[in-house]
Amino acid sequence: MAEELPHRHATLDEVAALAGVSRSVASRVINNAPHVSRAKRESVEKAIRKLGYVPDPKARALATRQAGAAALVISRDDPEVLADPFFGQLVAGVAGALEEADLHMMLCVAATPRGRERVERLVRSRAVDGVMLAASHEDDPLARIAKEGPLPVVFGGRPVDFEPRWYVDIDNVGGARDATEHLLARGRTRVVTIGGPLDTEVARARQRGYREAMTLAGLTPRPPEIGDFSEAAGAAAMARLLEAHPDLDGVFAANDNMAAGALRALRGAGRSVPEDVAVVGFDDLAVAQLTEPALTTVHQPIRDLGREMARMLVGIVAGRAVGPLILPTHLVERSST
Amino acid sequence: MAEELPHRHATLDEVAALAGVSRSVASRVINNAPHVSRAKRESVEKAIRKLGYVPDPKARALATRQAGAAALVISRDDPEVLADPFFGQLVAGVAGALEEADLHMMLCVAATPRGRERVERLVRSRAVDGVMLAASHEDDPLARIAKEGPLPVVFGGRPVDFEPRWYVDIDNVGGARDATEHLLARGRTRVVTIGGPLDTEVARARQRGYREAMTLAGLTPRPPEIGDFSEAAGAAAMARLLEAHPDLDGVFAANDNMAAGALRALRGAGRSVPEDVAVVGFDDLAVAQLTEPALTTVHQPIRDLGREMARMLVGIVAGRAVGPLILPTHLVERSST
DNA sequence: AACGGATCTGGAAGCCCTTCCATTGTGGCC
DNA sequence: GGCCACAATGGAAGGGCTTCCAGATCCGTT
Repeated sequence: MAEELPHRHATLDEVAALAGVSRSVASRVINNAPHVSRAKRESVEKAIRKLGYVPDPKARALATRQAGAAALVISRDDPEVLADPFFGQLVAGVAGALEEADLHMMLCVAATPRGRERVERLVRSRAVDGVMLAASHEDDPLARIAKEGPLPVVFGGRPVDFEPRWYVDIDNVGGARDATEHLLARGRTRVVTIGGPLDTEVARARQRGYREAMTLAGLTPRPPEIGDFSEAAGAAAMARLLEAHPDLDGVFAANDNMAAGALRALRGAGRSVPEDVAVVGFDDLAVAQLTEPALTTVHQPIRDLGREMARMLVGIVAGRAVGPLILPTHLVERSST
Repeated sequence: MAEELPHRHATLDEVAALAGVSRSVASRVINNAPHVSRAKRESVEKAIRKLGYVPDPKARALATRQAGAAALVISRDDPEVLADPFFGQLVAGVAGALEEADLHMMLCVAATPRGRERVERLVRSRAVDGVMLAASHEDDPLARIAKEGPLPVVFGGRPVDFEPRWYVDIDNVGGARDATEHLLARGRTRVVTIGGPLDTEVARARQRGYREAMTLAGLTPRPPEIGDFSEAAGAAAMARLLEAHPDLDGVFAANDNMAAGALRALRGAGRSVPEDVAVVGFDDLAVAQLTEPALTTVHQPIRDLGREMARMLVGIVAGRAVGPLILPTHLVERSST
């Protein structure tokens, strides 16, 4: 049977008193430190159990100068950002890895100026041992905390305007190359692309991958139509592409949402997928399985991304030398190609 | 131009020294407390700016016995739970409301025994001022912290086995009634339902709503086919229903995923939606807009749920008297009815 | 039996704040 | 001009923990 949850919080002093030792010894027992005789160790452990003692992390943090927590900062202007399943998976990965290291997770949504200000205060107040920064966009004021602050900051995905010391990224170039090559391998030769906003590194990298694959195959990459990663933008971009290149037979969309929009636009234009036009997306979110036909797409290990970000941060805090990490993607073939 | 982020963290003592006042006065300035002359107040404020001082929340928490943070605990065996967009929105709502109150959010995923143990430690260690408990299932060991612990706990959704002192819930009964009545208003009379696992209060409540509506209309509620809220389970349940009630003309599914499965099963069985069979779901997640045809469903204000949970917790911590809250739903008509 | 060494032990200082309280200073009022 | 009330001030005592250090204990050696 579990202990009662005592209403009053026991302190280390009480434990020490009950065990008949000094506070120092009790502290050592708790921290598994040496220089404690077997007898006293057991006596302290007994007292701990009896009192249901749990050390106060605030006091401990104060004394050790270690917060015992890490912040995951979602930096994006849109407060809805968390509804994106991407972040759910990211958070799940981070949570798992932080649990391994027994760190707590402070989740910060820096969507408003007020939110950003709070994050900055959090960081500067040393309430956390490190920061994971996700969805950081161009000119993100929070990127400052990585450049100037003393705290380790791990980026999820590379920012567009500088190369941080620590980051974990998805191999966007490689994934986009694979996607494009897959279309080419299917015999498509007039392959176009729908790109994301070029102020994001993700969009740029996927663009680059498309161009590389085309060039390598001796084909001329066509200029992308740009969308904002939404389904509607994908449909609109597809419509423009159909206009510009009526003979197209393959489309690489920079994400699944836009690919879904493209499928809709193609259907509207009377082109059948994959017979007339093959389509590949990127992300492998749930939507990819719900489109008609189901979407061939590049799977990115989002959970792993979160996990590795957290592990990297833990490594840095522990003083281990770690460097950037790029995670591989793989193509998931469904019915759209 | 913003201040430099100083590498060494200034302390209140340093601020006081620079301002030429005692620590007490400096502290009062920071906390906007009275009994500080205008001159000293300004002098302290200047020193704060100059040093880039940010109070250490750990020390403050220790002195005030207020953690300045609240925990959002997602209690579910499945570590994938966060990938569910439901939780993304919930978290977003919580984050927004906690920001208003200037509390930090500790996000805890209690998926493993280890995770649960950590949550319990967190709570007992007084590292947070209160807890929001979401997705708590039957016999959730964490529910103990609400019953025995001294900390305020706000439930998101009612647990099945007891009535907590504080909770915020969605009006599941009302929503399900509306959904069913909508089907009846559309002239359907042989309306069946796909229910969720009966060890969840959500599933029970939606079941109840269906029965109420049927009974009120003078019809006999039919026993539900049960699924585990997944798309596949929805399809399977739909198949069983078609077998048992070949003449059915309306389906209320207890969530959108199962409704999507039902649509698939109906299509497979050659029934057209909404002509032969009308279908209503529950949740209004993204999937509802992606199905073919788009799903009529009961919208639940998940973000509001999170927001109200956080506000309730803030209220309790502030000593305000607050009670349970039930949030209204509304029907979103699309093409499946 | 005396000694060097390693192993325990507890006192005390410190981490950075808040807050109580006694003290000083100020203005108003009779 | 003296007295009272009240605002302003800083000293000091916490809050709960870690950790340094000096002193006490114990062991095996010679």
